[in-house]
Amino acid sequence: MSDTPKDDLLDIDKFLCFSVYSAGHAFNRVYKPMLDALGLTYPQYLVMVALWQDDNQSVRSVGEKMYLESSTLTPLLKRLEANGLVTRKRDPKDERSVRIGLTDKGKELRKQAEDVPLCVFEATGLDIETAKRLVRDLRALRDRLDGGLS
Amino acid sequence: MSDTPKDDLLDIDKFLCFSVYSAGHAFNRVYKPMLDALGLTYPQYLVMVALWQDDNQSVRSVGEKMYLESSTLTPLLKRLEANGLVTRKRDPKDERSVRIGLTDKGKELRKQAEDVPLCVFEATGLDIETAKRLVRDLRALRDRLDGGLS
DNA sequence: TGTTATTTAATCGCGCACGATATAATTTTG
DNA sequence: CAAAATTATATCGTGCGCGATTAAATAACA
Repeated sequence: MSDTPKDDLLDIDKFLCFSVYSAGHAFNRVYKPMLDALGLTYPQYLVMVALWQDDNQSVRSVGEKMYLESSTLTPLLKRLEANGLVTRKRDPKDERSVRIGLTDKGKELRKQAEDVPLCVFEATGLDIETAKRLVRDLRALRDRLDGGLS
Repeated sequence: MSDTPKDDLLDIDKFLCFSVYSAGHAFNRVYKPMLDALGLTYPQYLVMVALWQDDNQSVRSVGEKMYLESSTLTPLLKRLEANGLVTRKRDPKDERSVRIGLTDKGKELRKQAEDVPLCVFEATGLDIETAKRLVRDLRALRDRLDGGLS
């Protein structure tokens, strides 16, 4: 009944990368209706979560937390700014940095978004322990893939 | 030392969705240099794997396996066609369908790509059992998130 | 000091990824 | 058989996501 390793190398649905890839898309689909109501995309929501956690971060800091490049973040943050959720200001102490601050509207949104995580967690159908184990395993996996040298 | 559930709702790095999201990007980064040598992108590689597994599928069938829409696949498949890896032909039995066939070059590429999965697996640093468990958990998660009604 | 190197964002081009819509072929219904 | 509904693919617009490049500010150093 069980497959040989040889088979696993042929079956796309047994690729670890593919299960991560398709689970990521599935999360996107679950979040979408909830985030549409907040006027956010999925990556924008994740950036807002990072900002709710730590306001007034530099673009660099957001990028390190999200594992995203400035070429991704700059336009995304400009859209958040255009929607009145954040401000972008050069840091007077280091004019190279741009600090991202939450506006009142951006802070307000946090309250409106507070039940999103629980809704999504329920959609996963996982118990807390399994979810925590998955998070731990995936973080370890990511760090390994990213070189894990740091 | 351990966090309360309250904290987990604030810490971006404890979001299951984020660990999936960032692990997906990390896979992309690991695959990129190997796939560059083959002239493929990461999604293109996954589609090729699906085609190596089953040649001459319809776009619809590829889409179901990959969880992708035609709006994503049509341009991707046209790029594979432009690179001489696949052919796109209307199915004579049902002119609505387009069948994707591997060219000789597309079949050749399979040999050149055959050591990619093992390289990536080694980069994950996982043992086989953990990897299999992760794949199982993530597939179950994806199916749950996608509604799991089917 | 001034010159070089590094750091930080921004810009550009390309390729996903999806929703909304369009079009054409097939199936279903009346 | 013809009209209506369904199915399969394609097109368009928006928003990531990244590599390569650029520009400006700061740091390092001869």
